[in-house]
Amino acid sequence: MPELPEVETLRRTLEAALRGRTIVDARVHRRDMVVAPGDPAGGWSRSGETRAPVRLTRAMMLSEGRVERVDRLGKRLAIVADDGRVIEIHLGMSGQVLVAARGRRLASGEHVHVRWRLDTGDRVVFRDPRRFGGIWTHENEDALRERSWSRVGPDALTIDARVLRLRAGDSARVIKAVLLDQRVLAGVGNIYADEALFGARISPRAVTADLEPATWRRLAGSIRGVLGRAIAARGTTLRDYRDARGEVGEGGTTLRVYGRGGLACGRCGGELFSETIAQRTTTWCPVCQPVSA
DNA sequence: CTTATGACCTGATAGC
DNA sequence: TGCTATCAGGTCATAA
Repeated sequence: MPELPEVETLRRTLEAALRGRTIVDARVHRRDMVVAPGDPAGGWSRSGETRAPVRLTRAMMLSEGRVERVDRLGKRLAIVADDGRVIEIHLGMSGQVLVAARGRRLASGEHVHVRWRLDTGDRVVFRDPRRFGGIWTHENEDALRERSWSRVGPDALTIDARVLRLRAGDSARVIKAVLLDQRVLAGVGNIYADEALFGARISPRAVTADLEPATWRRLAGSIRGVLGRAIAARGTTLRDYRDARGEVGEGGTTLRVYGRGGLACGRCGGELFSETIAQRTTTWCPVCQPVSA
């Protein structure tokens, strides 16, 4: 579910709960939601592989580790221990990381795949009904970079026009597809791609190679603005998204096109269009967002 | 190499 | 009430 603003909100609330705490125990209820170093395939590809996964140790799950900080790149989180061990988390579409204070019940115990216990008695769980998310264990931060973070583009929250244009290159794809490509830019998903294109007055159908320098500047600025405002609203909760405390985000009230197909454009009053582009439902204003601009 | 497509999952909702 | 069809915020392997 989560795009960059939701993951950043989770990062902040999770770091507040974990920093300086020692993990005393970890339990993995679904082994196939965790990828350890040396596992076959080593990613989302959990099907079609016959080799058995390696044995998960307590150390891999950060047992006895003291949490130094929680990092983020795009939609990926990393819980970093002070001895360098890392647990990387991707929420997929429906993932959540929830912290339950000692003695308090979790809002929902269903679909919990991993649980940790802290020295304070607080508990942390990773739950993900749809199981599109996952957890990757890394022996150190170099391994995190090498195996994962070097494979995605720069973080969308601070993207500048020159870098964006360089990485998107002269692609023949439509701009909507390029914004969703995490190797180009890390953190933008379907909601904020549409919102950023509306803000920059660019059609989602515009061919990437055709964009002018001034258009790239508007786009980069719009991406940063849309994501920054969404973080200020503590993320957008359409249905499932919660931060580490179980709180929803209020960003849904600020959406100008996402989910508003058939309604009036807030800028020109015309009707917002909705159609599948790049395999995702896409909403835009054909008047305010011309193909060539 | 680049680009497009189907597949992976569960749950909520709309329509009959 | 209960059934079926459709859709959902992401990413990957595979095919063209």
